Amino acid sequence: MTSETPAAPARKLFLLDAFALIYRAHFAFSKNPRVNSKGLNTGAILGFTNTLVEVLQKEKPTHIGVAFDGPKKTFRHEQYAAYKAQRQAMPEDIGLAIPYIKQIIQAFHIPILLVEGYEADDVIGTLARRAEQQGFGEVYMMTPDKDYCQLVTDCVKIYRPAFMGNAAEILDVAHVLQRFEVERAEQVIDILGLQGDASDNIPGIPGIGEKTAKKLIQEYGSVENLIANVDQLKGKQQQNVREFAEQGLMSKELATIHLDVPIEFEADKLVLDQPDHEELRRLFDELEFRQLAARVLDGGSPAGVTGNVSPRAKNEKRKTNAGQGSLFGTPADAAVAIGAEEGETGSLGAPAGLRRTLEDVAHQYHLLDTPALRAELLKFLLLQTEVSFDTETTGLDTMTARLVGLSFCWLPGEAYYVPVPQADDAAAQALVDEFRPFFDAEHILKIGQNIKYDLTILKHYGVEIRGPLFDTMLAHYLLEPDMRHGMDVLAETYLHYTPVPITALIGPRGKNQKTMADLPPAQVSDYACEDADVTLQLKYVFEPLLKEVGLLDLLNEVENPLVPVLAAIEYEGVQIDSAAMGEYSAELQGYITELETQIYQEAGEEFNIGSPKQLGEVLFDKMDLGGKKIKKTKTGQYATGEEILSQLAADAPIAGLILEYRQLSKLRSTYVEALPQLVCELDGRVHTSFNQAVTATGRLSSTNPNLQNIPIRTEKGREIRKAFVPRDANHLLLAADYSQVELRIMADFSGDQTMIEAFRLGQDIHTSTASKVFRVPLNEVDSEMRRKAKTVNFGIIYGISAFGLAQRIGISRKEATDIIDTYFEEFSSVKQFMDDSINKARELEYAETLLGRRRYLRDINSRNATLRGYTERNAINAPIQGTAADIIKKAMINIHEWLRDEKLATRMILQVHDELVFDAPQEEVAYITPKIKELMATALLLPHGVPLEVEVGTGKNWLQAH
DNA sequence: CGATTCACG
DNA sequence: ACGTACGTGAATCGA
Repeated sequence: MTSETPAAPARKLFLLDAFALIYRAHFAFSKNPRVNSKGLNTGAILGFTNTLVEVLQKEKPTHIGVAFDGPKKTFRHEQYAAYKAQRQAMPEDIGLAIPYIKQIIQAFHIPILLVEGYEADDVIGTLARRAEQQGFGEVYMMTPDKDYCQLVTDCVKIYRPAFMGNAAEILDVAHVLQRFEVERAEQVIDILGLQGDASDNIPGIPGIGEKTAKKLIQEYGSVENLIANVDQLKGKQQQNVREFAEQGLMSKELATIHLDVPIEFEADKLVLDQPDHEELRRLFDELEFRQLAARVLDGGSPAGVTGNVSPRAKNEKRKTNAGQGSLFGTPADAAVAIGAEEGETGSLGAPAGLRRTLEDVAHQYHLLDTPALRAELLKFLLLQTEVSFDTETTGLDTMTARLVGLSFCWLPGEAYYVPVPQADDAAAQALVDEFRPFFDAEHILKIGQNIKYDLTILKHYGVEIRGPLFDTMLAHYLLEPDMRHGMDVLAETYLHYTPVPITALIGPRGKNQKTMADLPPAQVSDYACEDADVTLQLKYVFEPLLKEVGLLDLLNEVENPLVPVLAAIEYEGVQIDSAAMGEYSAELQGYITELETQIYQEAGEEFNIGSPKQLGEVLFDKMDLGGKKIKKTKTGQYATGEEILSQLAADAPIAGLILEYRQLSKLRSTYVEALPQLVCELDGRVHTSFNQAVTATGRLSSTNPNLQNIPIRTEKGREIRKAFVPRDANHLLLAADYSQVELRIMADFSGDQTMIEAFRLGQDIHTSTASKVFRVPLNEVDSEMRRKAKTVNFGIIYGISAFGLAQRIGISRKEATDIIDTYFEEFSSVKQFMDDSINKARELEYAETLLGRRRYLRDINSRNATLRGYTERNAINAPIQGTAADIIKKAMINIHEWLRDEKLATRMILQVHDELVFDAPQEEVAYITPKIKELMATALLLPHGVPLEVEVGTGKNWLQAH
């Protein structure tokens, strides 16, 4: 009975401004466009639909309608030709999105409102006013557009949908009056009329901006009254208002939302209905909105948010929660604070320049500093299947850093920090031991950003993490290999969130640098929790992206499993014979001093030989060497590189001396002097860092020190390898090299039968190439021919040019051209392969390896010939170099696991692109040698079956092992 | 901090 | 007509 009286059910009407919401959603995704597998940009559709779903779920309206701008020009255009004139044409992506959006709205059984000749705001304004008159107590105009402020009344309010970290916002009369500093909402029109609106091309009055408009309207109440009292104004302002009075009035008129649109308000038609589930599912399938479908249609919570918690875990959590009302297990829907899962509130809207931070995002970060709380946390951790964690330490050097605390996160927006109770290593050890069940748990996926660091820290406390890993840094490396992968920029780009910079805690680099240990745990907690939280959310963003482009397997089967292998290699370190280095340093210094004297003598003066500038002046100005062959660098200095000096050396002895001086100085400063300084005090070994996310091709790189460029090509350089030794007299170094991997890969990819045959027969490939290129029988190939052929072979892999080849083997360009032509005649499939590689890259704008690793080549279609040429060479080289990297990475994983499973004492200690070095007990050498060979040769099988060969050597030092 | 040079694959 | 082989990292000089 009561339900039939109009006042009883609380009627709640939502009117959505479609275009305003669509535009906002579209531009929110413009930085990381979302594209489905058919190439449709779905950002606007997803954003809009998310907003719609959110309002349905959270606000539960009883009535709803979506307004679009009507067709044909509006009265505003007739009134003012420039209206919205400079606004750009609708982006094509939005045009394509609109039919889908309309279908989705229809599938929700929500009426679409549009009136010819009127814009959506007029329609919404008119309907809102009439709804109010018909007794609706709550009417919400859903829009991000501030023009609507003029319409706000006690019943009619603006609903600004949730916007990144900012929750949905309701603007009522009080808000509007405060924001525009006016007495009545209608005066918003006067403000807008005076200050104009650049985006709608409403001119306003020149010289009047936001501040002045507010002041003038406070004083005069309206544009009309201001004009009537223009005498009271002063100077330039008076002149402007006088001169542009008409423009001001017109602007006010343009800004006015018209409430007389010819449209009936029929409440019945706006009643919220059940959606057409089948139709929605069809649309979501086509658009590939998997998570949205799960959330809307399957009644599930967002998969990414709670999907990682097993049902049992959830029940457990709830029970415990109810029982003690504790910290753990906030209901998932309250935890969507900064989630960016498929257009979660977080990623919905983030116009450039608007960024969320810790301060304006809802989150629950907890500091757990009692044994009881830690025990409770551990209990919950063990119920999860995916947890992100982070270690806080006293520094970045893994060998010396000490643990300060651990943070964990398994629900977005909710994280826990456990500090080491006292600043001593025993306390840290005890804490790690307490959480050992978590690190040992095979069933938990451990997520981290640069997780190798955390693994290494934990190794120092005796923990070998088990179970699968997911590194967000590596995930992004696969998505965008040539970008940076730091957590802060990833959070900015993918979550529209700005993490607290570490410098805010420990200050800028330099002396007096604090560490995490110097700060109260409460302060570290937020930072640490944020890291774990952001990392978890990045994982949720990256995983579907990787899946879309087919890179998830590469991540899960190569990059992530390689992490513990690299951690082990780095942790193990390499034994360096510092004494031998010391002796050699002195020896080199002797040569260097001698060379210096001779050089000064030749030059007739003393100067800094290490300064290319001074050297150039001495050689080319004072000594007048070089003749016309003088080259300059791009900065206008004389070029004094190896190539130049070698040419000079024929008739100027000083050039040869300088080359030798340079070589020896390099050896001494970069290796002989530097390496012993990097020996770790704790174990007397050198620990390099292998970077897994720097190269564009998929190779590793090595820093601090770089152990991938230890000399070998010259006699004096090679000597340095004698100082790389096994751990003790009972061990040997074992070096295993792939022989000509890259050439084999190219032979296989091209399917060139001539070259494949040579490899199958186990021929020396350079001799074989020489025989073809110089058209002589194999046994007549001399060493000079072989040398040239070797250069050609390398050149091919790099994307050869006649000029480059001529330069390198010291022949004329004509001769080089002939050699290349003959090469392509003999190996015609190789030529085909090179052309195909370029064409494929032109099409895709990326090149890919055997395992699908991508290198984007966005300049491949450039009109700049130089740039294009460079990119074309990359199109040839990247798949080859990258596949070689894929292969050795797989081999490393397999060997590491085999050594571990066999409980062998042999340790992998280095990787140098096509070589692995092991420190092996002498008695294991015979057993491991064939197995290592086999595991390397079969790590990946090439499509055409070209075999991989591995050469193994052992010795008392790295030089002997070759 | 960029440019130059040179060590490696 | 133009510039010229792929991928790295470290030391050094000098603005």
